Amino acid sequence: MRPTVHDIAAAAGVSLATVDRVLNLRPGVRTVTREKVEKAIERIGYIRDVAAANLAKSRIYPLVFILPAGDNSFMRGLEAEIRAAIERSAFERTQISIVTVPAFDAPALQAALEEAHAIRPAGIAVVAVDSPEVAASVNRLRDDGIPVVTLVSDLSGSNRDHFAGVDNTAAGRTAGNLMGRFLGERPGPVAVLAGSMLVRDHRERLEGFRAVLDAEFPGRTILPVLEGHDDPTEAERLVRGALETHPDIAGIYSLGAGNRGLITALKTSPSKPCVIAHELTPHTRRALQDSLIDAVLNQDAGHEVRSAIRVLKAKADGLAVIGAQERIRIDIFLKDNLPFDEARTPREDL
Amino acid sequence: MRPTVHDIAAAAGVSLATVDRVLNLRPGVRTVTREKVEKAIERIGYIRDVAAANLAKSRIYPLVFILPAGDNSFMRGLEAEIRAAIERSAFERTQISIVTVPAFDAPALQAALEEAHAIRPAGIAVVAVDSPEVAASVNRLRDDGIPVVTLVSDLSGSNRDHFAGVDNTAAGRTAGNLMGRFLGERPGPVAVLAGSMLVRDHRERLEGFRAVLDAEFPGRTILPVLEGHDDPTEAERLVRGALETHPDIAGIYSLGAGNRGLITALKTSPSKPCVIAHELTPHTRRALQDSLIDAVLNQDAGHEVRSAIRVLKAKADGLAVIGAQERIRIDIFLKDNLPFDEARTPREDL
DNA sequence: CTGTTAGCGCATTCAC
DNA sequence: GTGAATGCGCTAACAG
Repeated sequence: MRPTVHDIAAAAGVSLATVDRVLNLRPGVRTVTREKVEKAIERIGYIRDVAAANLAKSRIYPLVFILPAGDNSFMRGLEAEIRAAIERSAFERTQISIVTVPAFDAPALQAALEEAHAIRPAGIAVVAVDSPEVAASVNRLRDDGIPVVTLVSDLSGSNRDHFAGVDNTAAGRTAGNLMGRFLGERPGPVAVLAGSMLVRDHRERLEGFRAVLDAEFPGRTILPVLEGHDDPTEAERLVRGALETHPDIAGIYSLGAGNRGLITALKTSPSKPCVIAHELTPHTRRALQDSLIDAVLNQDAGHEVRSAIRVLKAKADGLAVIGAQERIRIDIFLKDNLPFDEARTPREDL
Repeated sequence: MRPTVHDIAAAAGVSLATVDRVLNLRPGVRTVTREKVEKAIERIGYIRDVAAANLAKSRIYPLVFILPAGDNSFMRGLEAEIRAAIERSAFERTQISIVTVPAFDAPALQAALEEAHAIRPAGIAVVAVDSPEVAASVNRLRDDGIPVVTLVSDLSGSNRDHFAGVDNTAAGRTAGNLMGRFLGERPGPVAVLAGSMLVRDHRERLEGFRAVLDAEFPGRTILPVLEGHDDPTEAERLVRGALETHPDIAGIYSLGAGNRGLITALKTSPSKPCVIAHELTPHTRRALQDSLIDAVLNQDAGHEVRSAIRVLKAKADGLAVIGAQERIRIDIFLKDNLPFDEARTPREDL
């Protein structure tokens, strides 16, 4: 049988209450007593039963998720995953609220963070806009003992506890490597469609992509970046324009959202460039199956949400997490390894 | 506040014990009473607190993992992940034992299953050899109420509760697609190195690979399969022989283990074929970095082990699992998206 | 500063 | 058939 608080109390010759005070770092214990208890804990190899502790505390974890509003398939998918987590909240002792703010809007995000701060939740997960003011708000939260996890896009110069997202530089490099190899000897430049250079994930992807193409596929030129603000209409216009101006475009790397517009433009294009895009949505999935897109790099939104929750709960309790379990992978999808569409097929496991 | 057993008892006008009998499907309750209680449960929307239940029961989950013995990097990595899970067993209320059996040996595996059966654990995870006798043993376990999860390689004709592994046909297709594209116009046949056609995962990978190459890259011939029994020495001999017999080999797909031998053979090869292999081990990682291997398809052993444990616990309790969380991905690694080597770098999160 | 006691939500004896 | 009482391991009043 695992040792319990009673065993510690007996071994140290004190009462349960004193043991509890030591375990939970509460004041009101003489240093000698404290040391006596700590020795006993060490000696008998006590491991706290977190479940029992949570039961006794009737602990629930109020969490706030802040993410961009708007018509962005990936972000709406992320929101759906958060709602799925809300469904499970009874089992996971969480109480999750969702806040949406205008995309790429640092002041709005900051306001949302301050508002969330006032609620004093057990933790906050936020899709960051990379700005100093946002970082300042996050640091204030941390100073106040509220754990913060950045989600999808990270925040420079902040003390956020954890980043639940992919290594976007590596993602860009991977896209570059695939693009270079898929194109082979095919001549022509490569176009890049981005959302905004205001978010760190987009900047990092571009950087990685550039680095690999320059180093390993010299002679392949990259056209000036098209900034489509994750808007399908704008993306379509930009891509259409690029394909007209440069009819010899060999490849397109779409590193942001707005892929619906990209796909529309591709459908009427006389040439068939090699296309690599990010995030598996209903649109990119379809385009992959139709061979309009050659590869999709994805981050698993469900994994990111579950990971953010696990990490926030652990940080709130000062517990460790399983490092490997919280690493978000860069999923590479070709049309041959698409996962089943869970929205359209019944689950087998429930 | 969430309703508890007390609330049910009050609402139904019975005692706690009766509520418990109904909840846990125990006999000794009149049908009328039972229905009265069930109505109350329904009405007040009761959700059982599993943590509290486990506390009251002092429940632990004895689990058995059965995997192949021998000098196979992937399997030893899998074993290391199981040992990591054993480290966490105090927190997860598990008690895990590891059993190793000779590889590709159905009778030995069957004996191990029978032995595990005698222990009557809460669940069994097994790397299956695909044979009817093994399936029979598994079915007997199931009939006896012991949940079984197949790990890495699945078992045909059995009632295993769940398969914790990748879709190997899709993995083979993915390898075929990548191989076809990476080779582009480069002439020459493709060699395939397998372990054994006795395990289902290898058969399925080959099938998928063949299907895509035949359908989408006609004109690319596949040489007769080399069967290396996951043994480095044998693999090296076979690959060396193939490269001598067919100096124009353009690509090699290694769909099993024994990659150490493959890599040794590649190092002294005058030609530089495009190589796609399975499983990220220290050897394949290094070869990827050295550009001896072009892509590695991987299954995350840590994820598989954690998933198997979650599923076995859930099945033992008759609970649901989060489908998406238990889907094991086909990870595609190029040298640009290699994860940090956790064995050699300090963890940031603990 | 330290100890006693009740209770978190549930399961399980043992009476009735 | 049914109910009252006790305890799982821990926390949190409230006394002393």
